[in-house]
Amino acid sequence: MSNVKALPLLEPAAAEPCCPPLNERPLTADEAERTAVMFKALGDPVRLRLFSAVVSHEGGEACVCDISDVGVSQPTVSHHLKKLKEAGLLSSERRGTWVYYRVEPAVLAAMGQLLTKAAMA
Amino acid sequence: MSNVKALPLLEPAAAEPCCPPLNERPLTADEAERTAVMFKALGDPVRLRLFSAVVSHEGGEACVCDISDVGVSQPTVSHHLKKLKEAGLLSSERRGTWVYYRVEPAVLAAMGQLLTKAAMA
DNA sequence: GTCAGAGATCGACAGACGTCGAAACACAGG
DNA sequence: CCTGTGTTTCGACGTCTGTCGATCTCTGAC
Repeated sequence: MSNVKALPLLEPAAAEPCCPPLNERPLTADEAERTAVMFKALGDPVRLRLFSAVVSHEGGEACVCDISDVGVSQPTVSHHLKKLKEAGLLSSERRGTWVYYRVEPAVLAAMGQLLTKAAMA
Repeated sequence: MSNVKALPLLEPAAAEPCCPPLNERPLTADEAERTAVMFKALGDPVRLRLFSAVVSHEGGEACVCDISDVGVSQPTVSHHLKKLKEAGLLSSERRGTWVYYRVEPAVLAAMGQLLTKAAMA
């Protein structure tokens, strides 16, 4: 019945803009710590390819089986997807046999504006 | 001049179009390799603070002496600034005794649009 | 129940990374 | 010249990270 564990993996409010634009003021240590996690998640070529594969896929979501052709082993793919999920960039959902990963547009937009606004200095 | 945008500064994006928006298609291994370098540069809290300090500083540039209060030793600051420079995010110039680091707005804008456009999927 | 396939987790390993102190380098001033 | 200050480079150290094969869990089909 209640086989659902209350795992605090992803807060729905995690989509909030973590930090002010980079040009507004120097980030505090705490802000930098949080923001760096997201950038670091995209700072690996394999993760970037996986992320791009999900984002560019139909409907902004993709089955693992559709995107695991990035030149590394299956456990490594799973490991990287987990990292992207922990960074709040992706969410996952099991539908039958397959697991689908979906992009979090709000987080993506927040990261983008962090940079875009700073470029308008 | 019937341009609706008041800031045509960022429009010539031909500066460093490393890669297509993340949602256009899955990145190739080579594209991902290049792009990951930039994201990885921002994937460290200390570098993020240094970068934010430069970007938010007067005129988008700052002397090392103005931004080296981030809780690590001075050689470490220099090391991180070098990394940001190698990633193409900052450029440096020596003026007399001091060395000034300046942001590269085009690269910053390119990274931002990489994410922002992908968020509009 | 049994089986097969899709993913996740585990354990281990090499290489990359952040950090520091010491030393070298560059420049201004005396 | 020499001295002091700002910045970079060097060497070394411990930690983090990406990678793999083996194994485990979950689901659907028989």
